[in-house]
Amino acid sequence: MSGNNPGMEMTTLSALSEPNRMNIVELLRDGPLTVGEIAERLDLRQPQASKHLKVLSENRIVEVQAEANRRIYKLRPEPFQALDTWVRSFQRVMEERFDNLDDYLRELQSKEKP
Amino acid sequence: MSGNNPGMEMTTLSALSEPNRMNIVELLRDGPLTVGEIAERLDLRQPQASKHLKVLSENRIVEVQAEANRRIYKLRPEPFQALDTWVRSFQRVMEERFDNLDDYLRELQSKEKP
DNA sequence: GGGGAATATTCCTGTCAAGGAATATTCAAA
DNA sequence: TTTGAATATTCCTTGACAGGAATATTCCCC
Repeated sequence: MSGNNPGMEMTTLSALSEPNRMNIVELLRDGPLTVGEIAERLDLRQPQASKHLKVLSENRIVEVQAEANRRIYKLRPEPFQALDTWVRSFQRVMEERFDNLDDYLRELQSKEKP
Repeated sequence: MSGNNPGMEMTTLSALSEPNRMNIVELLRDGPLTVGEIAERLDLRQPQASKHLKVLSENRIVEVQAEANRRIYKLRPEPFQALDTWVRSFQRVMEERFDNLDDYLRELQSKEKP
């Protein structure tokens, strides 16, 4: 495929598309938190919080640091950098430079009668 | 929630997280295409292509222009701009400025014995 | 108006992922 | 070593969603 950015994992978007996980990410942007704090602030049951954090971990969106009983989760920068790179590769689209349909329509016409 | 960017729809990520739809987006970055062309290039059956395009339309990621029999699909810039804005709001995270866990750990300690 | 091309829609089925509840694990402290 | 707190894991059920096949719709052209 044409625009496959290195580092931009397809599953990153999938992981982020779940509302609770997105909320976790939004919450963690202000700094690391434990599972209990995340569950409490987002009104999640602890097992669901752990499960969502597991998905985020597997996608390397967060990382864990064990501290005795607790696990402290924090965001990893790489997926965001990769996503940023990917989105920026659509700059031409975002600037709406290529939306002259007319050329394309003319091309269609020419194929009409071969 | 804290970082709710205006314009960044939660369902945008969900729509993009489906591999075939992501492929469609990658394909359309080089310019508008008809349903038939999309289906052919991505080796999809026409109905599936139409269905995926419908999802992308509903999420305003693409827009349609009817031309006689055919429907020409093209990317819309807004979702990408919104996504760009959202990702950039994680710049602090991407720069890894705030990952001093030590402060947080000390704070945890102080709560230990109230 | 009939036929064929391009596209959309419907119905069905299987798969997968999220939530609930219960349980297992790990650790510190007494 | 037992207790309790914090977290992870398992099992089950249910709902959403993607693909397949068939059909409906819309349009142009003869």
